[in-house]
Amino acid sequence: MRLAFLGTPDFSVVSLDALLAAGHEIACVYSQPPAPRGRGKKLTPSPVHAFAEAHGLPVRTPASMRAPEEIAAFAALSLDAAVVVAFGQILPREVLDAPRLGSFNLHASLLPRWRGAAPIQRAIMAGDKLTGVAVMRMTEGLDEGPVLAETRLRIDALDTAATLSGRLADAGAVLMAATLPAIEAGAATETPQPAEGVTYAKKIRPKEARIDWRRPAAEVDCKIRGLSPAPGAWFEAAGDKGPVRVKALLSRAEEGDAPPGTVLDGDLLIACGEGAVRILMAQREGRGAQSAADFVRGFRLVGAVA
RNA sequence: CGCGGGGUGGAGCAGCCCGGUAGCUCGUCAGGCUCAUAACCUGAAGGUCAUAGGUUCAAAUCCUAUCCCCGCAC
Repeated sequence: MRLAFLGTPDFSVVSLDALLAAGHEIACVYSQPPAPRGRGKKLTPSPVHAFAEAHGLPVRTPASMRAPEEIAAFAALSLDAAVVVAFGQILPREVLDAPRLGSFNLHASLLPRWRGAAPIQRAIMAGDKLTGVAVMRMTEGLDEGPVLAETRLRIDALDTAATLSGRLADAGAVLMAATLPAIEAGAATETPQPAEGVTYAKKIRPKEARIDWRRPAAEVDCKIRGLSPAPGAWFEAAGDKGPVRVKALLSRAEEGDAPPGTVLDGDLLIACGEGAVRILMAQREGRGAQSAADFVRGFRLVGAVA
């Protein structure tokens, strides 16, 4: 099929790669414009942008798909369909309807649960045991379109946003690649999303990444894993030269009964409002991520943390 | 030139301010103890202290440049 691919982060790259492998013609790749990112505020192209260039695909990075000239350029591609995977922009109706068969989105949740920006993180943070990916026909509302196909995946007790995202990206790419032929053949069934069970996955803000040890262990554990590795749930510990910011990247809820923040043993077991959380992977400022064993070898956690 | 932290035997760190022949925890190897052990004891191997210059009688430590890693901000 002749397609346009719209996506931005690493999650999207997997799908684009699968579409290429499936032999589709990618008329144009759209991604968010390069922005000053990271240390040194260097202008950095998005993962999809970089991948597309590396594969010699035409790339467009408009600041807004609402611009009349962009809509016109998009329409001029005479596409069979548009595939949207975590693009990061709301698309106007003129764009959605431009391709012959319409526009289709890969979303990382079991709709209508977790519509919106951060479905993977929110699902873990909420303690969900089941999630998935869905291909839906795009409509003007936020992730409200009818679902054509879905793959369910279990969320493991030790899953983080990174590990789960990886599996969802793989499953999603397979699902999208498998669904497109059905769409082209007119054999795909579009099921409207149920009105019940709608939740929204609000974008993750760095401000919410600090750990509140007064919360129950299960909740703290889910937050740690849902925010790992970025932005990373963190807390403060006393260091030689003042408080040190420590990120918890992987954890497990355990038993424990002590004032919140109390360090219960030499292996990163911290008391919560209810129960305790054992940190299995941690990272302090200026250092890389390390296992609890390595972390403890070079940094002593005693007394209590905040 | 956004702010800041770090690169030291296989791993994780200390030492750097106040230059003077490298230390800790762990791992590895050998031996011992033990019914036994990821426990304990003894011993050993293993490091051009990121790289390149400079200062000095002497540099992991001071100065300059470069490379790489990371936190914040964005």
